[in-house]
Amino acid sequence: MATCENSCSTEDENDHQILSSKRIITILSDDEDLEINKNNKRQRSPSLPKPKPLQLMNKQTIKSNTRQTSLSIIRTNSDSNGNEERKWNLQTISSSSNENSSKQKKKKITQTKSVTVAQSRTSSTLIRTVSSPSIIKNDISNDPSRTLSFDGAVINEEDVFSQWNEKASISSSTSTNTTQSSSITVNSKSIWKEIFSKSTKSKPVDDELKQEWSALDKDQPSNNYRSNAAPVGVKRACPFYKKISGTAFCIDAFNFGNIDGIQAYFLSHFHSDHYGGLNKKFSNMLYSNQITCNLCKSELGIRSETMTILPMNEFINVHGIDVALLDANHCPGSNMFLFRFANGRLILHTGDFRAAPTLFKHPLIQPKQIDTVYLDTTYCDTRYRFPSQDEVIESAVGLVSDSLKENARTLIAIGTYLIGKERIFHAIAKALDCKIFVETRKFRILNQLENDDLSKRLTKNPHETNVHVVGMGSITQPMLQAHVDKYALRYNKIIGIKPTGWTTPRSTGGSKHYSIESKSSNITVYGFPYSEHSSFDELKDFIQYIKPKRIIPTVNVGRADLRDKMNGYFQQWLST
DNA sequence: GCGATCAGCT
DNA sequence: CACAGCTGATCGC
Repeated sequence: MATCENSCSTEDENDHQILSSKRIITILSDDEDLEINKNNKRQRSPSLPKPKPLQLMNKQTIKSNTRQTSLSIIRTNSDSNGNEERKWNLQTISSSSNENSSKQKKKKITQTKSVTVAQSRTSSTLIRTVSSPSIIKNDISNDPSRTLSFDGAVINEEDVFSQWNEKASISSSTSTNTTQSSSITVNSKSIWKEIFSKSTKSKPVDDELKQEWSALDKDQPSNNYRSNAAPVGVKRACPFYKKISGTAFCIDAFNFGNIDGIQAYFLSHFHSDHYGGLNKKFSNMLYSNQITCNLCKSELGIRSETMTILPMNEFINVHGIDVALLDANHCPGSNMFLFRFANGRLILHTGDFRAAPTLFKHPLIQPKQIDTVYLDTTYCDTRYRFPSQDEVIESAVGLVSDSLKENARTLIAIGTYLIGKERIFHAIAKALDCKIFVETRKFRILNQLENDDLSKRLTKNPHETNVHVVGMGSITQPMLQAHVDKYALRYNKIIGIKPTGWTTPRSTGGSKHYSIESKSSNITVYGFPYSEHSSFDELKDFIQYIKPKRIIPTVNVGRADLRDKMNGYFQQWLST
C-alpha cells in the first residue's frame, strides 16, 4: 500500500521548485474545497478515512520562457480494503508579461486540471476514473478517450493510470529488503518523459501501409464486410488486410469468391463472421486445425477433399512457406497463424485472440523476431479494461451458488455463441456437479471440441439439470420468461447470465464482477465482462513483448479516424 | 422446396 | 458502437 514517506521527489532540480510547487498545491487544495462546497454535493463520506494531508509525491516540469507546466501526484487515499485512489494535477503557471516589462510586475496565472484514478486491491483492473473539477468533465463527455489537452501537453487519463500500474508492479516485484517503502514512488523522469513526449521513432504503420488503407477507403467506403453495401451481383474485392503480403494466402476471406492470386484459404476459427460465405460449393483449398475442419464438415458440409488439417505448434510447408498454428485462446479450435518465409522472415496473424502470457511466451514467438503482426484490435481502446476470465468465472460460480442457496427452484440460463464461452458454463456445472442442458445442434458441436469432461456433462434432456445453455439472444426478459414457463412445475425463478466483453465491469468492491442488466419479480439478467478477445492492456502487453516492426489491425478498420487512434497506441507502445 | 444472401435487430 | 449471432424476407435454381 502506498504510503508517502519517501515519496517526495528527490530528483528535482532544486529545492526552490519543490517549495514553490508545494505552495501552489496548497492553494489548489483550497480551490478544490471551494468548489466542493459550491456544488454542495460532493461532501466527503463519513465512512471514508480522513484524507491524508496533501502531499507532493513527484512532479515533472516543462519550462518555457513564459510558462511552466507540471504534472504531480498530489494526494493518495486508501482504505482498509486495499482500495486506493490518487489524484494528479496538471498545471501551468504562465506569466503574462506586458511587453518589455522588466520592471512591471509579472502577473502569474495558474491553471489546473486534475485527474483522479482509483483501483481496488482485489482486482488488478481499473475500476473507476473520475475527473474533476468540472472544467474537464466537459472535455470527457465529448471525448471518450479521456484525453486532457493542456498547454500543449496531451495526457491521457488512462496513461496516467497505467504508468502507475506499471510502476506498482515493478516496485512490488523488485522490493527485496525494503518493506513497503518502495511504495509506488513515481518520480522517475523517464516516466514523465513517456507521458509528455510522443516518440516518432517507431513506425508500426508505415507509409506503404497508409497507402493501402487509403486505397481501400476509396475503393470500399465501407470495408467492414458485415455492413458492406456492394451492388447486387458485384463481388467485393478482398481487402489487403485479409491477405498475407508476399504469399498466395488469405485469412478468413470466404466472402469474395475466388480471389485472384490466392492458392490457400486459411480459417482461424469457426465463427460465422469469419467463415461467412463458406458453403458446399467451396472448391479451393481450406487450411485449419482439426476442430475447425470438423465443424466445417459437420455444420457447413465442406468436403474433406477441399480441406487440409494442419497440426498445432509445428511448421508445415504450404506452397513454399512454413506455417505453424498456435492456440489463440479465443474459442475452441481458434488459432493464430505464424508464417515463416524461406529467408526467415516471420509474419504473425492473430486471428481473433485473447493475449495471455502463456500464449505469447510460446517458444515459436520471440521478441523482435516477428516482422509484421496482423492484429485482432477488437478492444483496442482504453475504455476496454476487464478482469481475467478466471476472476469472472469465479464470480459467476459464486453468484449461481448463492442464488441456489436462496432459492433451490432457480433455473440458470447461460448465453453463448455457436462456440465460445464454454469455460463459464462448464465451471458452473462442475461447481454444482451437474449436467448441462443444450439443444441438439449445440450438443453436436460441443461434442467435437475434444473436451471429455464437458462432453460427459452434456444432456439433451432439459429436466435433468437446472443449468441450461441458450443462445446469447435468448437472455432477455421475455425469452427467459417463456423459458421458465416451460418448466414451471419445477422452477419458479430464472437467472440469465450474459457473458460478453461489452459489459463494462462494475465492481461492487469485492470480487463480484457482474452487473444486473434487468430484473423483474422472478427473472434477473446478469451481465458478466467475460471476453474472448484481448483487453486493451493485454494487447499492449502482447505488442510490447513481441515488438513487431509493423502492425496491421484487422478489426475496427472501416474508419480512418479509428485507425489513426489505434496507430497512436501502437506508436506509444513501441516507443519505449 | 431448398439453399444462399441480405436487412434488421440485439 | 462492435461481437457473433438469429430471424425473416427475398432471390435464384
